Amino acid sequence: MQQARPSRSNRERTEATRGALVAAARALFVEKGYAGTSTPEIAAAAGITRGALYHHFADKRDLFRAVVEQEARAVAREIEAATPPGLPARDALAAGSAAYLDAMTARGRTRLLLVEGPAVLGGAEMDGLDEANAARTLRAGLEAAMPGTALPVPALSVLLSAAFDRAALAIDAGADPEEYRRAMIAILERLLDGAPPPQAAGRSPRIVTRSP
Amino acid sequence: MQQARPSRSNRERTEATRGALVAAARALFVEKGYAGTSTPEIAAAAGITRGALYHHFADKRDLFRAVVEQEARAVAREIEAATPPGLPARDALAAGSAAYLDAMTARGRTRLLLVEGPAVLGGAEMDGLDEANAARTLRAGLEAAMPGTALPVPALSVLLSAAFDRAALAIDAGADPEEYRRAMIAILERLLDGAPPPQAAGRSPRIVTRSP
DNA sequence: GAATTGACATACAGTCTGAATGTATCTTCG
DNA sequence: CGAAGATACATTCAGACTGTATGTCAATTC
Repeated sequence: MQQARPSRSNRERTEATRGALVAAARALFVEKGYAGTSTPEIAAAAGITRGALYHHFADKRDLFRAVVEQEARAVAREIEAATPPGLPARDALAAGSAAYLDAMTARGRTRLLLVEGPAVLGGAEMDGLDEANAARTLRAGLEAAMPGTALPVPALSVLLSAAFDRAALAIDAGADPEEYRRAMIAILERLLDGAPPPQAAGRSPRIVTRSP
Repeated sequence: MQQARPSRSNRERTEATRGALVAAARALFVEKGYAGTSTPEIAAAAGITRGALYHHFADKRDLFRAVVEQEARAVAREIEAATPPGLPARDALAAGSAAYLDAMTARGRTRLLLVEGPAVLGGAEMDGLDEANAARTLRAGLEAAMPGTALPVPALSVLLSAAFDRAALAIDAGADPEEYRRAMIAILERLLDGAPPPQAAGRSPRIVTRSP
């Protein structure tokens, strides 16, 4: 136990206050969403006043961003821990995929990163955040696993990432994790394996879009 | 032109007022988001008072739901128009895919249906709305195109749907539509074509997740 | 045509956000 | 070491917004 007023340094005070704010805000944002959470509520839960909140963060949105950033970093750390450098491309993709879905089972993470985040911070800001963390890993893995493909790997990476996100959401909502893992693996695996198929006669026509 | 007060029936009044409200709200929600749009603003844009708004809708969220429902119905209509019954499964999937991406290029549609919708109404409500419209079509197409597969088709359908959504968002954000169409087609096509690959020796190991 | 319902408009109470201002504690530097 | 300034807060305030309550007038019903 500490004394009632241990005469902390400014550095310590800031760290403690910011930490308490981010933790309290995280819990409330998860429970009631961004709009449903008020700053008086957050301050009370953190044991401080709104003044302190607005001293450390420009506004409510800025505090939310801090929560989301912390969450994104945690996910990136778990993925990196599961994919040590030097792993073969396929193995890295497999391990990274599993690690991502595991990481997203942390309470409230899907809501923060996949639902409220894009709506509050906007797609662009979330993309930047994601790019610096999880998305980069996936694209690098795909590029390594699909050398010389004619397909647009960056676009593929974005689309697969969205599918991963949706799998995480479904699992979080109570769906059978194994089912979604299998489905996700099937999509990824068949994409990697699928050489441009031969033009065999009598086969169903390829899928073609009409031009825009 | 109509007279200044054409003595409309109640039915007509309601229809006109609700229509004006939904239209004005749609434009503002698209431009400034749900939270950034106030009900005084919406009422002013619709040329009525807030009293009328709260007479026709339970609250701001209820009005938003009406906007989103209208939007989802429009997308479903476009897809249905592009996939007449009797079309072979693959062709129906191809046409439906193209129609979906085309439909989602309507101004603001991605923001309403894919960003604000899930955050404001919640995933469950949006899923219900989607299920009654676009999602149903995709799953039916997949089931018809993958008869007898061991894969969980409903889960696959959900994941592919998420990838489609992300493609629509990317295109809306200015990405090259052709690139994302090609990527999306590649994922779908290879999934449909990919028979369970043979256990050929010397091949890279299949992707396997660790159990949860 | 009297009564009732429906479609609004207006007024109001409570809450929230962000800014402005005040105060105490820590840090720096002569 | 002590003054001066910076930092970390707390308190107060103004403006805005949401949803509700109440009032009014036209349309429908009987």
